[in-house]
Amino acid sequence: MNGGSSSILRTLRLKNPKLLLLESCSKLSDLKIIHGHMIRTHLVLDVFATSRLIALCVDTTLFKNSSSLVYALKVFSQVPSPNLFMYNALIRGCSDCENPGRSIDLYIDLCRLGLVPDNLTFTFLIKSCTRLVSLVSGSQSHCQALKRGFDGDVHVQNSLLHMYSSLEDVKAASQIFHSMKCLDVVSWTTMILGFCKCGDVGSARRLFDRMPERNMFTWSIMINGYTKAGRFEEAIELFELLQQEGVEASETVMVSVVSSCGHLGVLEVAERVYNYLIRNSLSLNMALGTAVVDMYARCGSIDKATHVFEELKERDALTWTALIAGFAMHGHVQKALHYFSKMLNAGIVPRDITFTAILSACSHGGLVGKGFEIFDNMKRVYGIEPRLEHYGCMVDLLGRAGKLEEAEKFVLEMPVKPNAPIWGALIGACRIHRNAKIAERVGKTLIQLLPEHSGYYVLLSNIHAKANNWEGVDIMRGMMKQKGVKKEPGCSAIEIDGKMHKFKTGEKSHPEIHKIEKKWEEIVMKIRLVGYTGNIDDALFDIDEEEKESALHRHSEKLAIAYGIMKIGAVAPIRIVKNLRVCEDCHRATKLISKVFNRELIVRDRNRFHHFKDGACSCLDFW
DNA sequence: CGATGATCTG
Repeated sequence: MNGGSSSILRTLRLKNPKLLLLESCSKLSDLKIIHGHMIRTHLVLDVFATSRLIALCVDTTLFKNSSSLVYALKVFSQVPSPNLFMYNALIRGCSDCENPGRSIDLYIDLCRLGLVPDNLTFTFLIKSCTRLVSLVSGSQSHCQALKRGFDGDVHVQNSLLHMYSSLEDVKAASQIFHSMKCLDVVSWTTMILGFCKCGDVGSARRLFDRMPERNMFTWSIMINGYTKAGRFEEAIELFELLQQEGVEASETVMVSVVSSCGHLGVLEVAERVYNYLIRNSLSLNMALGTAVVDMYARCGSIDKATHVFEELKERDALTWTALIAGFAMHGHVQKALHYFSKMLNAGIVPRDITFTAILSACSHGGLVGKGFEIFDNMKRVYGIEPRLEHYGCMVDLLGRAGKLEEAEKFVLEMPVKPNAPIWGALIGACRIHRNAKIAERVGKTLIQLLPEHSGYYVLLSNIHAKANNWEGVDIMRGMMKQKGVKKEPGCSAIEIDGKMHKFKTGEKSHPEIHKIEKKWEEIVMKIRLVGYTGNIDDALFDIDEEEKESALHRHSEKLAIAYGIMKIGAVAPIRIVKNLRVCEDCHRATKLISKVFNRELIVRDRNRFHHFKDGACSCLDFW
């Protein structure tokens, strides 16, 4: 009887078109038809046939929602004496569902029935523990595997590697890794992933270089590790190595590469990477398409971002958000609003970051009423509870519009405890509108929150100085000395022939530094003729910005601009990316440079893009 | 009899 069951199934498969579905059904109703047929023909009593049905139900490549798993459990509950294959299938199915704890119950169940688990049981069980984020169940499963003699199985060991490193015990993972007799690609890759997860990209890379063979997963995980760690240049370098080795990149790995280009703001590299995608006919799926839109926007090419967006076949909320955030960054407020309503009309449900994007657009455009309307809808219509970022946007919105008292009130009354960036937004607004009174209050709060940040001591000290409060100045200076505070160093980058040139404030180590300084002197002479004073008297409110101008301490941005004028042909725009906000003096100087040298300069700072042209800036002097 | 472990946008 048992021997004949597969032939029954095979015969039925051929004779009955419904059973053909067994291999190709994708709806729960298909499964039910098959199940019904099996009941009528008593095929359900055939353990082999029912096993196949259950295995089919838990196949996540066919069924994405959990209802088919529930159905599998139902079928299973009616089987008088289930076998190990069924248990394995269900344990695997549960490891992918929202309640992976069920796998453990099933495991206990099968042991109680006297069934003997095999290596596959443990791979699925351990995966469930990983998903459960339970080191206790994980260790227990590990013990069970040991007791049953499967601790030498590569699959089981690899599952354990993944489990321990996912549950933040890389040491345990590493111990297993080093004790393993047989390491395959998955072992190496999983260990690399483990190191990446805990931020030890260096160790990850050492393994990567040592391993005997790599596949696409390995490349993808290593490159993504660099991206996640904010080491974008290394991510791109590794992508270049991948090409040299003749490996064909996957869509997944390209998401990391593309996003690294975006973070660095390197347009030439971005173009090369985009061409690579086209040349290798990689499909712009949702993840990759979104990453490309984001990349072009961050590289200063909002038109390309829009173009790519329009050509995409599928878009989700994050795709729309990437474009809207791009418009916000570039100060294209109306476009941001236009695409926001287009998105809503298309029936796409916005996510929390969508609101961060659209609210920041409103703030760049000074649209207070519109911003508040959207902020209210966010809660009322979409049920999204505002997070600190959203409150930050609102403070920005009020602040930039000059409503400083309201902004301060808003901060004091918000239901969540304001953090440093919120107060920072408020003090930034005080800077724009020269409000020393509120700035003093906020500055004190900020010093308490961020005692190691020197900017606020300087600010308060400057305010005291202006008010002739010399005692206050002394106190601030004393506190600064005592805490030994440092500012985040300013750093600007310029891309020339696809290569990044980085300048730090007061940079001296660049091989052409003398030429660059000379060039800057020449630039200053020319812009002085049209009114540049290099005046730092009103630097009272400089907070995030770099140290004051002096013979040695040049702002990184000015060095980068000088270098750009030396190296980049007269028609091409000069593109600069910097880590801090543009300071007022640099902003003024850059506007004049754009006029005197008749050049376009595109500067991306911490918050947004500044397009300088004909003596004016796209931010309209509010940033 | 059958199947297996590792990735992914802000």
